[in-house]
Formats: sequence, C-alpha cells, structure tokens
Amino acid sequence: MSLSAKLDSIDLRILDLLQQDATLQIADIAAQVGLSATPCWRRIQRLKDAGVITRQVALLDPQKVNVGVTVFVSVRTNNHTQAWLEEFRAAVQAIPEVVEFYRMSGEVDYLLRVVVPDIAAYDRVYKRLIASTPLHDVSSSFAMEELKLTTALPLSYVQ
Amino acid sequence: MSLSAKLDSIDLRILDLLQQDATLQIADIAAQVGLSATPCWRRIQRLKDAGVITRQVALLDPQKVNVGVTVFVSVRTNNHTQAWLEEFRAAVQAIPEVVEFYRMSGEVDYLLRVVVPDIAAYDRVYKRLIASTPLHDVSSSFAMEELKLTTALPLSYVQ
DNA sequence: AGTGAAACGCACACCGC
DNA sequence: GCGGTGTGCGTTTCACT
Repeated sequence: MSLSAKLDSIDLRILDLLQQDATLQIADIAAQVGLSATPCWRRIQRLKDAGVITRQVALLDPQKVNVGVTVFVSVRTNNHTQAWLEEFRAAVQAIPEVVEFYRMSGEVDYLLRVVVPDIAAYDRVYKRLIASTPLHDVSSSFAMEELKLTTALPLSYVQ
Repeated sequence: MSLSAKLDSIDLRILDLLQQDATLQIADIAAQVGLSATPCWRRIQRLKDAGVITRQVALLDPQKVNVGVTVFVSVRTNNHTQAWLEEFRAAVQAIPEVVEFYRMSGEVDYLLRVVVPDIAAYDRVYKRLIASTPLHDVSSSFAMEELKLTTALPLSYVQ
C-alpha cells in the first residue's frame, strides 16, 4: 500500500490485459509485454501493493441470475442534514439490488442503479426505499437496452 | 455453454464468494461451503460452462488511474431511425471514457456513465460525443460522491 | 531492473464410494 | 452426486547478470 509510484507503459499494458481477463497466465502476459515471467510478476505485485489493482472478481451474467432489468432511480430530498444522509446512505447501501449509488450535483440529489428481475420486483425495492427515510421526490427510468457495460477504466489519463 | 441447469444454495454461496474475491483458493471456498475441493471445483467449472460466470477481471482504483470524476450524460435525439442509432452506438462504444451506455424509456433516450480526471477532460468527451451524430439535447450531471459501486449482483432472484 | 532455474503449492484428472 | 490421492503446471522464490 505504498504511495503510488509512477506507472510506465509496460505497467499500463499489464493493467489493460488484467482489466479484460484476470485469468491470463503470468507467462502469457509477460510474453505480450515483452518481459519474462519474474519481472512481470513483480510488476503485478507492485500494482496490487500500491492499490492500483484493488481486487479481482468474477462477473456474472445478469440474465442467468435473473436480474436482467436495470432501473435508474433519481432521488430528491428536502432534508439536507447530516443525520438524514447517514440514515439514507446506510439504508440504501444495505439493499443488494442497488449496485451503484451516487450523490449528485444539480437537480437530482442522488442517483441509484438498481438491478431486478422485473417491474414487480422493482416496486418492492422502491417501497423499501421510500420506507427507509423521507424522500421529497423519486423518479424511476428503465433501461430498455444495455449497449455498453464495462469494468475496464480508460488508462490514457494515468500520470 | 450448456443450457443453464438449476442452481442450488451451495452454488449461490460459491457465486457470492467469487463475486467478492476471485483469487480465493478452491480449498478455501470448499471449506466455507462445506464441500471438499473436487466437487467444489466441478461446480465452479459447471458455472463457467453454463455462462453464469462470464469472466474474471481485475478492478482498478479510479483515483489511482486518474479518472476520479464520474459524469452521467442524458441524451435525447429527434432522429429515431435505425441508421442513426447504429452510428451513435458505434461512436459511443468506441469512447473508452464511457463505461456504461443504456437506451432508456421515458424522457431521456440514452444514459451514459463517463469517467474522466476533471471537468476539462469531460468537456473533450462531450465535444467528441456531439461531433459523432446529431443530438437533440445533452445534459450532464456530475457525481459528487460515490456511495456504492459494486460488480456483485444480488443472488436472491436466481430460479 | 531483467534472466534462468529451482521449489513449492495449487488446480485438475483419475479412481472409488 | 461426493471424497481422497496423485501429478503436472504455473507461480513464486532465489541466485546471478
């Protein structure tokens, strides 16, 4: 967890590969970036220790686990107190159907991405939401089609 | 890639673990779900073959790769033709800063999540967006705080 | 910082239940 | 279907450049 050292272009290529597929063998990665296994392994360790690579996870097919419907929920409040936020935050974070949750600038105060099997299930999440804390306005938009969804961050801005 | 067989509660516990940490050793997972290594390994293989587990990726710290700013972009079009959609889709999918991209119901036609280092960088993405295809209306909302962001899907709806 | 080889440990196959 | 034992292979270490 040392302070982030600078990343060179080989580090970026390694990160790019691991963002796409973390099951790649070190020897394969090494070959693709023009290194042998040992220095490649050391670089990956360094990236983990520095906290650049935070975790390694399995991604599931939403359809196969029956959460093929994505809903974006815009929330406005008229209670802008610390206590209210803490209560709302805790309640929302505990809802597993909420996979993203942001405090926003502008018109909307909070934006949530919720995944559910169908509209009926969304309605139950909605009721759980409005039961948690007093909300001034809640507006739901359904995603009709998922055109892009990636965990890979762009690497062009790395210092 | 066989047709998805039913998943029992042990499969769900395995998926739950792998969604959190795909570096877990099979022996550890097996112990946690009350199995020995071999049947646990076979279940994981089955889940991969069935397409329930789609991939295994490394997640990076957005701050560490200098994309700490998240922007949601709402797009409206007045050109609802197939040709326009194809052009827009291809243009947006090619922008690496766009990490999510949905066609929506309701007021907004498309919703994008964009990650960038700062507002100036967002402006360049914005200009690239409006240069790609004619858009009727584009509205940007900045995330002030990321309260929850997970790749782990809820497993309570699995048939 | 990189290379090559050696040692270790785990994923994976085979077999029996 | 589950469990145990083994073996090959990939990861990780070490000695050296």
